[in-house]
Amino acid sequence: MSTDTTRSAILTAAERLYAERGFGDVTLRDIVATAGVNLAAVNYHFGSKDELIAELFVTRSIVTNRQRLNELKAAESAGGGRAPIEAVLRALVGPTLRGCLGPDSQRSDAARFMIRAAIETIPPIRKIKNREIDHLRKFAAAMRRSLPGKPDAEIYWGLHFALAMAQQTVRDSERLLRLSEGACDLDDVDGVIDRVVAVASLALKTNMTGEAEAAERAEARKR
Amino acid sequence: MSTDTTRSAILTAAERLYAERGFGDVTLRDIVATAGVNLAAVNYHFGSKDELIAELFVTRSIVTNRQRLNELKAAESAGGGRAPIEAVLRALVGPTLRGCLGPDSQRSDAARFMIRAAIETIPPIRKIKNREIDHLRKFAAAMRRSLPGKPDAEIYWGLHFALAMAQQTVRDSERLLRLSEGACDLDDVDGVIDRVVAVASLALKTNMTGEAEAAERAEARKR
DNA sequence: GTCTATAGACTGATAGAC
DNA sequence: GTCTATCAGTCTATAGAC
Repeated sequence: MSTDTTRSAILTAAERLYAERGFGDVTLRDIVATAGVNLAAVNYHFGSKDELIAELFVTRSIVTNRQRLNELKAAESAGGGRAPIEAVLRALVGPTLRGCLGPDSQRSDAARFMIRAAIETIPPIRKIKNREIDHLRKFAAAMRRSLPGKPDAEIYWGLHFALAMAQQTVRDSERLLRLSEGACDLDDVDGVIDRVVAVASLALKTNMTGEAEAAERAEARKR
Repeated sequence: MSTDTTRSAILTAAERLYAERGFGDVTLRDIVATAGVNLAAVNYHFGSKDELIAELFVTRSIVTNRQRLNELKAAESAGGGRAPIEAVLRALVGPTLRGCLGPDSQRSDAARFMIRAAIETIPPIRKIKNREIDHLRKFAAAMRRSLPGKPDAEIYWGLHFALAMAQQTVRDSERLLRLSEGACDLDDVDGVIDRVVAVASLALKTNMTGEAEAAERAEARKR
């Protein structure tokens, strides 16, 4: 068995098992048994269990990030270098939600792996997430082009809230389904994307930093 | 050493170590060494490692949930049984954000433990979170009283997004701080609560289910 | 209730033969 | 690159002295 097939077999088996059973319940011995390779091969090819998980996560993240940037570029090109804020936010949250939500995501090991990664955040994955700030900065810049004059803090809060709604919907989809008893349809991925984009862009378009608004909020706080 | 002090010593030591180093890096032997008690005492008092973690999490959750309900009750009493939607949302997200954000939370083991629990979601904690749906139902009911005629799905999405923004701000505060390079002030807890409440109530007050709005969103999707 | 001592199984990681 | 064998660590769980 050549180098590449052993390596690939480990990656494929690991992704499937992590997707099915989560990170805590899968041992290296489970993975090598499924892959039909030797235990020491994991350390030889990846160095450690954490690095194996990191490789899986990085591979999948790159795909999502590229989709995001492609959508952003397409939207900005169509608008002559400036896209409406809705389009920028859609490029940001669309790929993640399409990848992790909807009926199809049940069948893809890659999608279920990324859902697990969103739920059971373990150290090797967290370290990688902390490195994606440069990627997000490109979206902050595009948002600034969409909303010239908007204070930076507002841009960052809007970006943060958009990601928060998207990621928490992936993380806690089960809770929302049970709470709403089916009233919220998570299989309608485009509908979910519309909602997240609508709320985030509504927040960004509304002036929430002016004195009048701050006073109103302070008033509401007292009530 | 009496029963209670041993039990308490284990809880105190466990909370501090989990807060400092996370769940994956702390063994029962670390805990009993810090607590100055015997290894077998953990099994005697808690049954298992997971039940020890569950006890810690439940204890802290009860405090937060009670604060939430107290604030909700106070707001609804002041309004004669119906509170403005802002007040309901504030009661929902305020206790969590006040507990986990701000300069003080750095010094409290309890706060740092809950932040860890929000970040490193492990099975025993996830099981408990799944049981808090009944608690959230009380807020859905209060929101329905605040916004009579609002479709249930809109209520649930609003509740979900409010929690998403609050919880993700706790989870990913470091990312937001680094991304914004200090432009977003997470030490201003009241300001953060204001923002979350403002965005969520804005989304709930705006009609996003009407035909005109759906058409507009469909249009925006094409652009 | 607390402790010592220990069982038995499992984990990730690695040295060294091939 | 692959394998065997093994290390040092972890876990739950328990028997039995005090």
